[in-house]
Amino acid sequence: MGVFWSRGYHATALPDLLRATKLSRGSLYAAFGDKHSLFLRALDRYIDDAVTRLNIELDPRKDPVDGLRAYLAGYVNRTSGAHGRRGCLVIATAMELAGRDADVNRRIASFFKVMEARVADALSRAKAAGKLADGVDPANAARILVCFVEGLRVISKTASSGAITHAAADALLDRFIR
Amino acid sequence: MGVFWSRGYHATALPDLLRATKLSRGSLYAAFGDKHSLFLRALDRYIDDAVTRLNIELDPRKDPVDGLRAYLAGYVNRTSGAHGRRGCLVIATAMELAGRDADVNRRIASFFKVMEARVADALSRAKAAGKLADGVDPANAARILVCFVEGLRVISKTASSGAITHAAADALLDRFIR
DNA sequence: TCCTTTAACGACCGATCGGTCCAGATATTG
DNA sequence: CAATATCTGGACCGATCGGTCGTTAAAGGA
Repeated sequence: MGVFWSRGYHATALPDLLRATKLSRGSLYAAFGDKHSLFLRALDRYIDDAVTRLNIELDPRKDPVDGLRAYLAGYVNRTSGAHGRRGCLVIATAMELAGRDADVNRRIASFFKVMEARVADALSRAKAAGKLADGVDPANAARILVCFVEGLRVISKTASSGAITHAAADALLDRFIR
Repeated sequence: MGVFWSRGYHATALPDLLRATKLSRGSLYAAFGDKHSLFLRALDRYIDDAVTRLNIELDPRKDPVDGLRAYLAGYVNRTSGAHGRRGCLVIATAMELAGRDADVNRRIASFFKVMEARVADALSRAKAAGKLADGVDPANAARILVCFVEGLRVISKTASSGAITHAAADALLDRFIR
């Protein structure tokens, strides 16, 4: 997974994968089929990790505002410094392959849908608890937050300071909560 | 430019470029050097187009709030339907190459910086005119808006409805203006 | 211990990659 | 019209791509 994450699909050659898996060509093909299947498997694992984290941060049994804070803070940390420059496998794959690969498109569309749904759910619970500012619609706000964090990952591929980003994330959430 | 835009750098092979430029291999290399140089030229043109548009929409002589509205609306339109699925050359390049190509990194970092500066400037002018909501910091809000629009381009690579996106963009700006 | 079965390995395959270069067409000039 | 300069096209190059397959080593059973 790490190799695809760091280099992207097309830029990852078989030798890279062999080095990473410590397998020989034959063994790798026996175990995973072809490069595309192996990539799909890596993508699935990356997405699983992400939704697991999402489910923890935005757990319905926890306070939704705290959850959203943790969600944003997690993204800010993950996009700072070297981690940030590594980028995000989902976004890189979306831009590189989603337009021409139905398997990939399906996975990524579903991931974004899940994330938006989780965030919207947390916002709805916050609204029910009277913690949202007046006139905030959970569905709209969810899309805004998801776009914001994904945009974060993009612009932090090329440096940019982490401090102001953290402030921006705080400022954004503060616009929504009471 | 269009070929790189649609397919990305690695996925674009020489034959694709020959078809697009209606040049032969020899002529193309005589005119542009190598594939990398040609790509840089295409990227520069794409970025020039974008900052030109930015300078029009956020022209200091025009009303800053109207400008920001136009800026957001432009991105929403450009990310809807088929246009959206084509994606954004800057983002795709950032994810694919920025980490390993200094020339590319420089260009993209500078583009994001320019965009954020233009947006921040418009927000500052809006603030000076008393049109910003209380407690809104132009620098933070600018980063939020830039991340939002770039995130938009990412998630709209995999469909997603344009209507709710438009509503989200409106809702976001409404959180900042008075 | 010897035979059978399974799994790992890397040499090898055709295709295609980005890049070079020379032959021939075209335009220009005397 | 002829000679020269310019440019175009595509055959060709080594390298590397993703993928296959025969060989060899290892493991299990009688």
